[in-house]
Amino acid sequence: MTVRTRFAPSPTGYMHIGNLRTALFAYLAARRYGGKFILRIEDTDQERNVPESLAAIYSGLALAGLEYDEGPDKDGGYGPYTQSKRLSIYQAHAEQLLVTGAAFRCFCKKEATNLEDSEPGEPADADGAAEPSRRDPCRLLTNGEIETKINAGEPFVIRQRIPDSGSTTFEDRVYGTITIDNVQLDDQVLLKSDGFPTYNFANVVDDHLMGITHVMRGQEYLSSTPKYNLLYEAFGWPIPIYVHLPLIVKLDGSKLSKRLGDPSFEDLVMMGYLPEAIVNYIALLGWSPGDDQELFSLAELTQVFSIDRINKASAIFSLEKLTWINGEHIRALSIDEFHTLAEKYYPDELVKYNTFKISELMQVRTEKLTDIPQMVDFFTAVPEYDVDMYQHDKSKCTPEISLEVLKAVTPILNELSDWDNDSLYGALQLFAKAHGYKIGTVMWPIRTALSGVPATPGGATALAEILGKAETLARIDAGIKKLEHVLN
RNA sequence: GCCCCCAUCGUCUAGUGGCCUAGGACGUGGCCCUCUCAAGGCCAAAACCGGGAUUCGAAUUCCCGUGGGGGCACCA
Repeated sequence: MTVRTRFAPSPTGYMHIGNLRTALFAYLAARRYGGKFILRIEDTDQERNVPESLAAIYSGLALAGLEYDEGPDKDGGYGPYTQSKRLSIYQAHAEQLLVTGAAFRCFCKKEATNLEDSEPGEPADADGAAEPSRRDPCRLLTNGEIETKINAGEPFVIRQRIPDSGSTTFEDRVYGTITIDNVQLDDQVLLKSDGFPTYNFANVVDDHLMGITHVMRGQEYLSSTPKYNLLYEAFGWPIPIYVHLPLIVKLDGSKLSKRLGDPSFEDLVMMGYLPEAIVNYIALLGWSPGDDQELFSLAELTQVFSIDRINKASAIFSLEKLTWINGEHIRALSIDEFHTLAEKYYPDELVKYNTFKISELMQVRTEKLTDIPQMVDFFTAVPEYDVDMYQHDKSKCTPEISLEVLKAVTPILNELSDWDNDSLYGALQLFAKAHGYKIGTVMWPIRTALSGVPATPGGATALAEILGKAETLARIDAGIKKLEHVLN
């Protein structure tokens, strides 16, 4: 059996983290077991469709590196891969269920309760919300009555006829055996009055027709899966392997929501996270390799991923750990790769310096690409700072000593012929020894004068090399003036 | 309300009856390294939700609680 998995997003918005994780796991399962990964667009809700989000799906998958084998723009013989283009297929299948009695026409108006139910406010009336559809009066309509209504042009939906008694059991690869009493299931709508199928119907028809072997989706579908099983049975189709995935939630247990400010995949990329780091991180949300490895490339994941190692409990999304993984991925980059990425975050004025050398200093210190601008800010201009910054106990440094050092060091630097890190360090080390200073006592004032900030990528000599002789001496001179002004 | 699912350090997790005085990672604290800051190295604090049962022996099995999440749409 060739494994076939699918990612079936609806184009209703951005690519949120939970969706991406589902896509990732479906992709990994297909790759790991030598199968096919299919993209299917579930655009059966005409009201909620957001045209731009289709582009977001494509770009999101591309950014994450999740290449699909079949999809709307990549025919694999099971198309079309967009549900709105498969309407006649759903209609024909619904007809078939009508004939066998597994479904029936319902002429009821849309429930008035819908209006209240969808309100985010107070749950005014909790009782009876799900009643109308379950004990649907239209189940009892005679053929004659149905015909009359059809002829009268009354709109109708097609509903699934759920058995009144008994229970439905299914097997999930993650959650095990699950049984639900049929009375808990409602006569769900299969085909809407606008002729479009509901997700509940389309996913079953398409998953079967597209040969999906492993149905991978969020855990929120667990309780409606029995209804899908009943559908498969009504058609006489084999039941696919179900793989329900645990949810990704926030620290307070609620689910991730764009409206509440939780970042989408694209947002995270804009926040300075590498797509491969995000992928690495979410792979670890609800799955673990079984050993201590935590850093993975997508290619490595396709080698070690296993459905058997998927967890049941929902996982909390933590930016802290993602940030660490991001830092690790950044450090794993070649210096050229990092430089290419970092350059985009350097302010324009930085080009007067050797930005490649700056990148060399930055790589090990960058956790998020967006941190870069403020970290290199001082190169273009020393910010206003207080002379207290020259006070540094660990370096045995005070403003007074700093003034002394800066003055003494100026001629040495001035006469230095080779302006590079090693020469600078050598000369200053010599100076420190000659005057009985700790090396830090010499370096701290210089670093401070050159940057005006308490922490810099690289030390005094590294900064001096990049700044160049003229600028270095100018900044030291400015430091001297500042100190003299305050101390005298 | 009814139904389903889940439950190990703050967080992600390892753990499938004895290897557990519960392992790793992030984060936190300390130390080392060190021309600042990082990175790196070392160390530390930190968890089996509660109660029963099964067993010679339970984090691991079962039951009951409790807590959390999900579902109950002509949304997916």
